[in-house]
Amino acid sequence: MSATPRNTSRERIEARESTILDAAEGIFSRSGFDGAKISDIARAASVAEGTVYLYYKNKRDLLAGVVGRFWSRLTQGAEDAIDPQADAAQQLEQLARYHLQSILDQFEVVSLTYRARPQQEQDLDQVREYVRVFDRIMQRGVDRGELPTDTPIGQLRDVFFGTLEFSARTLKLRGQAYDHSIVSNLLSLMLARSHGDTGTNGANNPSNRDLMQRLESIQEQLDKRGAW
Amino acid sequence: MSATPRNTSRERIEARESTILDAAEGIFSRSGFDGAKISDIARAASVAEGTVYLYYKNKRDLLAGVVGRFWSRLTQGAEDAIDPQADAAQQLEQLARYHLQSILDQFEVVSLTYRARPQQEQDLDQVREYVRVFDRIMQRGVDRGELPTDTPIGQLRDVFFGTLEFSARTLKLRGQAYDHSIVSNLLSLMLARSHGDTGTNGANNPSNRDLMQRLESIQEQLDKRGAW
DNA sequence: TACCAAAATGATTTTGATTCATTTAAACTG
DNA sequence: CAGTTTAAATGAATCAAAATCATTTTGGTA
Repeated sequence: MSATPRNTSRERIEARESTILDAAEGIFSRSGFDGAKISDIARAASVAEGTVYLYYKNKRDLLAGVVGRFWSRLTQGAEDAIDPQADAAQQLEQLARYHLQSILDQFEVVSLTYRARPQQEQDLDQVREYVRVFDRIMQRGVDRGELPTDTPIGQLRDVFFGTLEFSARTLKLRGQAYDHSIVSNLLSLMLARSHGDTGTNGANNPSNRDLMQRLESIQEQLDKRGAW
Repeated sequence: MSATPRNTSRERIEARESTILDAAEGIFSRSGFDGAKISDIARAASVAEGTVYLYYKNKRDLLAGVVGRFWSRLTQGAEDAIDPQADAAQQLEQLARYHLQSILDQFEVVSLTYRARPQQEQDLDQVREYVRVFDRIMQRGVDRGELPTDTPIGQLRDVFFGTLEFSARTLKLRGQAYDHSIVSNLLSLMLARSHGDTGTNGANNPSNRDLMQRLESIQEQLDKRGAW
C-alpha cells in the first residue's frame, strides 16, 4: 500500500507551484493586476495557460497566493529582525525599520494587497498574522511594565502601520528613499507619556524659545513676501 | 458667431456626465471594480454602452472620475466643517472627525481609490487637494505660534491620514461604528510636546506673554495682507 | 424646411480569462 | 519489465465583457 507518499512527486508539484507564484509576482508587480495576462504569467513560468488553473482557481486567487506569500515571508523576516532580549521600545523600533524598509523595497506587491480582496479578506490572514508581531511586542511591554497598563494596543497598531504605510507612499511618490526620521518621529509620538496635556496650552505660557520660534516664523514670512 | 455657447446644451451634457458618474458610483460601490459591468452602468444611467465611452476613455478612467469627484466633494465638506475662528488643535479635531466619519460612511468608494491608479496618480490630484486642507491648518498653526516652528507637517500628515484610514478599516472589519476615542487619542499623540524642553524657565512669565501678544498682533496684520 | 455637427446608439470586434477534451507523464501492479 | 491506472499538463475552443465604429438621431442654425 502506498502509505508512503511519493516524495519526489510532491516536491515536484510544490516546485512548480512556487515557479508559478514567482512568475505571477513578477508580472503582477510589473504590470499591475489588470495589466497582467495569464498568458504572460504562464509563459514566464514555462507552463501552459491551463496549468495555472490547476493550481489556482482564477486570476484573483493567484493574486491572493502571491500576496499571501509576501506577508508570510514578511512575518518570518520580522521575527528574525527583532532581538528577543531588547525592551519594547527597541523592539518596536526594529520592527518599524524592518517594516518601512520592506514595504519600500517591495512597494508594488504591497499595493497589490489592496487589490486582493477589499472587504472579505478571509484568505489574507497572513496579514493578520504579521500584525500579531506588533501586538506581541506591545503586550510583552505592558506585561513587563515598560508600557502603561492602559496602553491602547489596538489603536496604536493602526497608528503604527497606518503611518508607516502612508509614509512609504509619500516617499515613493516623491522618489525618495528610506528616511530614518520617520521611524524615530513615529516612535517618539507613540511612546511619549501623555500626562493629560492637550499640547495647545503651550501658547498660554510662552517660553523664550516659543517666542524665538515665533519671531523666526514671522521673519520668514516677511522674507518670502519681500522676495516676491 | 456663436461666441455664446449654447447653455442648454452644455448643461444637458454636464447633467448626463453626472448621471453616468452617479450610476458608476452606485455600481462600483455595490459590485467593486471588477464586478461592475459597463453594460450595468450604462443601463443604470439609461444610456447606451457606447455613450459611456464618449465621456470616459475606458473603465479605469470612469473609475477615476467617480473617485475624483468623491475627494473633491470631501474637500468642500471639510472646508465647511472647519471653523475658521478656531485654533489649530480645534480645527484639526474637526477635520479628523469629519474625515473619519466620511470614510466610514463611504468606505466602498474610498476602497476604490486604491484601484484607481496605484502609482501614477496624476488624475488623482483631487486627493492632493484634499490633503492640503490639513497642510493649511497646520501651517496656520505654526504661523500663529500654536504649534512649534519645527513641526514636521509632512510627516504628521502621514500620521494623521494613515492612522485614520487604518482605524476606519479596523472598525469596518469588526463591524463597529465611529469611535470617538480614535480621534482624541490621535490628536493627543500628534499635539503632545515631545520635547520637555526649557526646564529653566518653565515658570509663568508675564513679560513673555506681553511679547507674545505683540507678536500676535503683528501676525494678524500680516495675515490681512493675504498670505497665500 | 433643409442642413450640419454634435451626440448617441448598439451591433460588431477584440481582448483576455476560463474551460475541457485530449495528450503526456508518473506511479503502481503482477 | 509491459500493462494499467491515475495524476498532471496542454492549448485550442469557449465565453464574458471591454472597447470600437459605422450608422442613426437630435438639436441648433440659417
